[in-house]
Amino acid sequence: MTVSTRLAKELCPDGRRSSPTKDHKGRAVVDPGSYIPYFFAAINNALSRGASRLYLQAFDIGIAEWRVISMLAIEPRIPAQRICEVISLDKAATSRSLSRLRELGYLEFKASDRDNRRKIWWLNARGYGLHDKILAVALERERNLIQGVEPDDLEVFLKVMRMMRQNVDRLGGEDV
Amino acid sequence: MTVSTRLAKELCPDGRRSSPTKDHKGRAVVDPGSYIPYFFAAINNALSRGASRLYLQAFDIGIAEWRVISMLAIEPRIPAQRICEVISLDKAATSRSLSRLRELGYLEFKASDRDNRRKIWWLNARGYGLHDKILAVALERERNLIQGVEPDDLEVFLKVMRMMRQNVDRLGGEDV
DNA sequence: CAGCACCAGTTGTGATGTCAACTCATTTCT
DNA sequence: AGAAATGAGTTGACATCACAACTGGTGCTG
Repeated sequence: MTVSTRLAKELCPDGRRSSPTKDHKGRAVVDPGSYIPYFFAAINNALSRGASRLYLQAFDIGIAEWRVISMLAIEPRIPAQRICEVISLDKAATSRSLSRLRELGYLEFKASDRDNRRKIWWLNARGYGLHDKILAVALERERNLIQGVEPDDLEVFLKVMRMMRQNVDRLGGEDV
Repeated sequence: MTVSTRLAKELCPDGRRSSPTKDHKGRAVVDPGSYIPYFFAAINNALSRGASRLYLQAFDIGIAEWRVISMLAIEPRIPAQRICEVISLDKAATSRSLSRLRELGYLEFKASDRDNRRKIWWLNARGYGLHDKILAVALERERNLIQGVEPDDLEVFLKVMRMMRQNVDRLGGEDV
């Protein structure tokens, strides 16, 4: 049993789930076994820590670069803005990743016809080669992550994740 | 409709869910509307971005400090190690957070009886005051996050999150 | 009891993610 | 057309997060 689930049972022996719970003196405290932001932090940090180490070591690129590559494989010939939009990557990070990937010889670009500020980017053959190698590793890592999860539960999980993403997108940075 | 769900429908018009999908030429690519690590990154980054800004501005402490405070409210009189264990905070971050919170006058500590390397920490009255103020904001933020999610779906979601956390803990940094 | 492995916590360094200020191009308004 | 507002992308600065080397204390073992 993990530390967090053990703690959750100590604090919520009746099995009731709610992230605010009570300590032994009746003060409201968070329950780390149910408080959603802590779960996100724990899982996401573990995922990106492992991915970062692996991709840097094996392919000499970081996570942001991988995400840009994966996006350019999905939609070739797009401007930086489109990348930011879809994979929630900051435009500063996108800009630096594109520069670095171009230096490393994985990308081609041309200036947009209609707008000289824009560039249109795509993967060259080397870029697709790298994409395919990393994709195999990334999918294996995803399979490890969902190991032991029922397919039906995973569907529900994804539905909730989509709703949460809508919520954070909607609320923007202001209030969430 | 969000960008990601729109894209997911473009790529998976039959509604089938799987994070590897195919582009128009048959190449395997990730589906950003189903690829779980991207969801984690998008949601977690939005959450911690907002929390960081809010807590720094309103209370002059960072996210790590808040997590340490919340843990000390759950279990008073614990050493740093216990904090790391439960809330998945690096021991370096824990050390710095404890120092900072002590400087700001929210904590008390004493050396452990049995082991001079350890200190035992707890919140003083000021610390509990801060805890209660932040907790109210944090729970409100969590309510915003889960807005629109069915309670049953949320149970399933948490079950899957616990399983995923076990998976990343089990696989450690090596392979995940 | 001396040496050695181990452990708790501290500090330095680098990767990631974000914001804000800036440049330069485009569009809008009058 | 000229001025102002908007937009795309670049760059610098800072907060966060993690690893690893290090310090100093503990405890095991010969």
